[in-house]
Amino acid sequence: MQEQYNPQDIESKIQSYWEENQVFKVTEDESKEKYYCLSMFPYPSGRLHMGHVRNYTIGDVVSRFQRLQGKNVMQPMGWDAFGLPAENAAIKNKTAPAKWTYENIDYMRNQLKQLGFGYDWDREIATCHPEYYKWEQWFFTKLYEKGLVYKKMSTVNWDPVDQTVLANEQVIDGRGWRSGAVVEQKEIPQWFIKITDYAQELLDDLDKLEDWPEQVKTMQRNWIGRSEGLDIEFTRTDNDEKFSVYTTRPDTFMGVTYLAVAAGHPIAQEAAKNSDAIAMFVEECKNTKVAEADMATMEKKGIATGLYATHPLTGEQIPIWVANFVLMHYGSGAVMAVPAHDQRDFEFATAYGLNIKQVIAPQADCETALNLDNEAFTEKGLLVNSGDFDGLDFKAAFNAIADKLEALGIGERKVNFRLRDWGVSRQRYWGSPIPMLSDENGNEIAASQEMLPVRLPEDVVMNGVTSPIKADPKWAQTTVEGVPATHETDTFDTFMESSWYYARYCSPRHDEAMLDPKAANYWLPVNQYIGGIEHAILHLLYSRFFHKLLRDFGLVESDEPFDRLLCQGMVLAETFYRKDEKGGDIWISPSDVKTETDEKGRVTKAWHIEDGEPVFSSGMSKMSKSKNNGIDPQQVIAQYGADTVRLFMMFTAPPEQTLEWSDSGVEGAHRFLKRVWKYAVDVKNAGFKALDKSALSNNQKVLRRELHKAIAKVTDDVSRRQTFNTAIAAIMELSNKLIKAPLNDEQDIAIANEALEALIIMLAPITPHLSHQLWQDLAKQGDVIDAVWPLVDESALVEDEKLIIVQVNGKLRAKLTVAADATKEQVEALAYAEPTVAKFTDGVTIRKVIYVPGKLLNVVAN
RNA sequence: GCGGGAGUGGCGGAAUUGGUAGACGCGCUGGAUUUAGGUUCCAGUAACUUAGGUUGUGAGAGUUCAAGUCUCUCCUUCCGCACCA
Repeated sequence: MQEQYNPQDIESKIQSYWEENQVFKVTEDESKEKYYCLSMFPYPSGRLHMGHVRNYTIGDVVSRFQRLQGKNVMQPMGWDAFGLPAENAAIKNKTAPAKWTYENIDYMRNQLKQLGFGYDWDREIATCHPEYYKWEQWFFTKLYEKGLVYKKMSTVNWDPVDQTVLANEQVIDGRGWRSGAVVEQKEIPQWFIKITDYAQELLDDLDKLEDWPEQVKTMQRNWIGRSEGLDIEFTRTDNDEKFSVYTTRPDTFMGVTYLAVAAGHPIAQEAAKNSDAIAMFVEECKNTKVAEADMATMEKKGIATGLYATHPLTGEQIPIWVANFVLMHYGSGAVMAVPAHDQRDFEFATAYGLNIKQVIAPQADCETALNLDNEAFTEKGLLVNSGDFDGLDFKAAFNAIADKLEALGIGERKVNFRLRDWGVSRQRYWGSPIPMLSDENGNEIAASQEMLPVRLPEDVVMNGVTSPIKADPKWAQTTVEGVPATHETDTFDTFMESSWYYARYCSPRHDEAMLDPKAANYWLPVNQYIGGIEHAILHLLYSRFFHKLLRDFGLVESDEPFDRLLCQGMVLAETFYRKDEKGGDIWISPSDVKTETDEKGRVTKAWHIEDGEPVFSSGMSKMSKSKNNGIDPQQVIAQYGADTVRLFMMFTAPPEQTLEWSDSGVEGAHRFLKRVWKYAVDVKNAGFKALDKSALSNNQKVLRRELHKAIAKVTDDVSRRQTFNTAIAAIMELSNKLIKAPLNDEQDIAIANEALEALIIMLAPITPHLSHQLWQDLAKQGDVIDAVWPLVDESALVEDEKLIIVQVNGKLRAKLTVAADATKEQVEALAYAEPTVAKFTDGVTIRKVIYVPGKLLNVVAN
């Protein structure tokens, strides 16, 4: 056994051992409880970053822990290989996206192995492989046959110079990132999947997901955005044409003072033809951003169409306006405006001098007219100025007005969802081709199974403007049953691939179907899914949707894909900067900065290592290229070993919170492992002695109680609470005590042996290399990876004495050690005998005494 | 704008069911070992203090014998918002 802990000597050797013995290969085994642990697969960007390391360390710790519980654990890994960065890199490096992607995969796979993650590499998948996307294409054609896929016009960012569609990311300050041209909004035909058909079920089933963070479920609920309201039909005064508006506040119906339509609404389009001013406004709206955050904060603008509609109940003439805050894709693209009771309508009405009519009064005061000078009254209340409906509350008014309008045939109760159908078309190259064609007459044809996969050519040249499959006219040309046809040249949104990869891992090489049902139903649902919070809505919602689709096609049996979800926090690091001559920031890597601190540890000075010139701190922020504060995992592994990195990551913060990188924190983690190693050497040198529970001294009993309390805490922290940081703290606390304990007599040594074994196993999920090596050096049976998790010896936990906290008026005055079976009276008597207590209780009246058995005594006196 | 988190020593964080605030780690201070640096080990480390205590978990109020924890108001800050993945 090595005297010193030296990770460089052991880690790669142990990794080879795992690989040679196929330690992580799993198959379906009905005799064992299965456990499927999945970490979100990475985009192969080139190198692992600390965010990956954190994500995958958590997954590996969970997997190894579950295996120590005796379960059949599957932990797969793969690559979310399609996407825009590959195209950008290809242009920059004059290579093909495929080549760049495959090289990155090879490099990053090797990095993952160096971190000791226990993946079943036989299950590896890359979404850019035709064997993978073939099944996604197949599934899409099945959805098409079932009527769940359709084509419609939809808006994209259009670069008029490069003649190309841009991702939001490629639009910088309203201009194309490459050409600098002002970006326009353009309507082009695109494919959609009807996720809205599943909106209600996606909403309802959130309640089944007990082990998902509440935060994620709330975000999904809001995203789906179910609302109950009323579709109301208005009739234009000029030509008797009808159009409808949707409202969730029919109770305010009598307060409508104008109607507002989106720029894309037929009425706006029509009005634009007759007026240059309206046409200009509609054009302007076309070029404003459609992101929700921008919509909400931009100035409310509009223009009157000069058209009117009749209010169905009052008969009033209501003006129709075009407004930039009305969304074409929500509801019917038109709203009824009630400026007295909606803040947005209010701001608009104030800006354009439109009427504001109060129809709701607060319950507490229905007499006094509201002050509506500065803001709308948006709360629900009682109706006023509403004729027959006066005095009704929200619910009664909703129903009365809905009934009335339904009876008139101009209203319909309607449930609306904010959720929109999923647009899956992307006008980019590096993605799965959409398996659709059209014949010479423009008729849609879904690719037949024989035509699949519709392959994406991999050996291409990127010019940065047009997708190679769009640039090459020959690529799209084909025949279907002897008739000429053209392939769709758009590719799928990459969320398509990531929406079902978790299921494909169950049978990754199956070539007869999308999934092998036997394997899929053995492994699914995923027991534990781990990934970043940034996926809280889209990826996780699309995956849930796909799972329900797979279920309805009979491919899986469960309703939901992921039983338990953990969203890990970001990894932050210190940032430093300097100003250049123009006043711009130059970000300086924290590894190039030295700091000096005062006697409290506060940073007083920071300077650049090379030139000694001062730099300024900008606090902690997410590791990123732009802030130049990324720490390369590779370098830290080389210096300290993978186990230290893993331990640091798991110890420094709870998994859901942000984690602040700290070099000295890493050293602390390393120091701890060195101490554990030394302790193992000492115990081994002391030899082995059998434990005799009846022969333990008081101190030995206490130490053994600490051991079993720690086992109980670590088990609970890792499995139920998933607070790995406190589990490690408990392990550290225990080892501090063990290291200080004597190794004099037989029972000292026996307890040390028992404790060391437990310590090694409890550390095994976190620091698998160290645990593997120590297990071997101590000549234990088998490999530590298949050891049995230590059991709590309940008899060791029994305490003869309890510590009682004594308070007077809620303030701590004494701590008493009493017999475990002491009565309230005995504890009280002992407490009054304490001088520190007596000082506050003598000579005053004791009003009340609260006793929490075995814990606390609070004397209330004055 | 809307929605959701989070605010505790010099720092990361702990306190699981309302019951000892600050576990564990970093940093810092002092000491030992060492030719020195580093390493390792030991002790100390919330603030104030008349050394009895007092105060203290973003601010303010409330409930309670008891509040970091529950309720209300406010402040700060981070994240998400449909073509980045």
